[in-house]
Amino acid sequence: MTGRTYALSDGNSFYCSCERVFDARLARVPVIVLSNNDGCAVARTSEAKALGIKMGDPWFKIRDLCRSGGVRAFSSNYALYGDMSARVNEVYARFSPRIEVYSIDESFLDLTDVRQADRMPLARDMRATVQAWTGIPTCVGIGPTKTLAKLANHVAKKVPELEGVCDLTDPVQYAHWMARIEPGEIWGIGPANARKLEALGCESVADVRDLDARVARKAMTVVGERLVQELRGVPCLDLEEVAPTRKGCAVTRCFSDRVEDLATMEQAVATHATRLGEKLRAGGLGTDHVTVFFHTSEHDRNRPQRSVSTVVSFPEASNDTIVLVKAAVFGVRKVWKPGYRYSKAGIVTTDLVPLEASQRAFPSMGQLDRENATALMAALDACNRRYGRGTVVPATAGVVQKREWATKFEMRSPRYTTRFEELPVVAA
DNA sequence: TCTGGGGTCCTAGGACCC
DNA sequence: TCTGGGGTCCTAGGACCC
Repeated sequence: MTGRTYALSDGNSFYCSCERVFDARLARVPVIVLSNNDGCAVARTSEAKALGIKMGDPWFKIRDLCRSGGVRAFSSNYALYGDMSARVNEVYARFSPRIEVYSIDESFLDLTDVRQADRMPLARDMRATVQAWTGIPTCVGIGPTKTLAKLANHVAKKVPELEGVCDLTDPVQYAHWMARIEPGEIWGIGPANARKLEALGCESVADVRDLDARVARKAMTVVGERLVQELRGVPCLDLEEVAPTRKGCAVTRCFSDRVEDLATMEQAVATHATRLGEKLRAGGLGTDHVTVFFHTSEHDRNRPQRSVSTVVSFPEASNDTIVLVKAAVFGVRKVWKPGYRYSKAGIVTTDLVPLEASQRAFPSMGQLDRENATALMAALDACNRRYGRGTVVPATAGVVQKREWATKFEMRSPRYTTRFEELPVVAA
């Protein structure tokens, strides 16, 4: 196996940085971005972290602290972050022909063909270019495996003197940092495995690397064995330039207010089914069964609890919103029981198949009108792309009722880059 | 008392990721 | 009053088969 080199580049406090790009007043003040329903903090700038705000802190618990600390809090603006992510990746593409977009703010780059001496300059140039062209600050980690590139990225973020870049293909850097990072920071080591490694006497990443492969396997299955190899510089994980076809798809949401009546529950799940249809069609995928679920909240102490789910099957695979909405309503009615304060509902699919190649049902066995449905859905998607999501929906998804249950985004910034009516205005 | 040997498939649950 | 959403992979164990 010839040596490989990977880089992992990620945006610093990515969602917060996106907000800062469009509002210069946010430059040096603490900023956080909240999850759906303004539930909890999911992104924090270094200033916000310094105030003691933790990942996942519920908004109602930190609201006072944010007021007194001058923290600017934003609802999630996924349209903005997704668009900014695409722009950042376009810049990355100028620095490597092989890229894996790993998440909304992280990408792996193949730097195998870049000479050792040129890697750090390339990484610095890339950082500067992304900053200049998109306004997003990044950090870059380089290593002979993806796991080591991730680790290098972690070092680049934590050690200010490195100025956002770290190269673990450099033997001196490798020896230095492997002995100084705790096992819990390794990509793939969560709280449970961190405890197991501690029990095995591992105090640093170097200790994990030097674990006997069989011991690692016994403690953490094949995942652990692979991880030890990756830490030694033996690649077990390849770059995934083409995202593998997804296997499942879900649309689930907490309600902003508790739901206690059937009509509202039907409307909510039908709305989720509508969104599910869009996601499936975007990937050319279909399914012949969906799971509908809803449940109460554990936070509602002293209230009766209930959690139900039911599977609804079709004669053949589909991604037709009409079919999905009917299934959603059917499922809700089937397991509905009044007298509870429901907090969350959703529709989930597994076993997705490429619709084009999927098995048809016999005409006499309830075959769906796929041809007409495809044309109708294409028109629906085109309308909603052009005029905004939810412009055209099936009547069953309910447009008449007030959507009091709908997710709240009360502090959302404008969708600066994806909606004409929300373009930033510059006074000169 | 004793109570095969293998195989596959499916599901639930745990663990991890961002 | 108020606690996110959406994925993947792996294993154990049960059902079932010959």
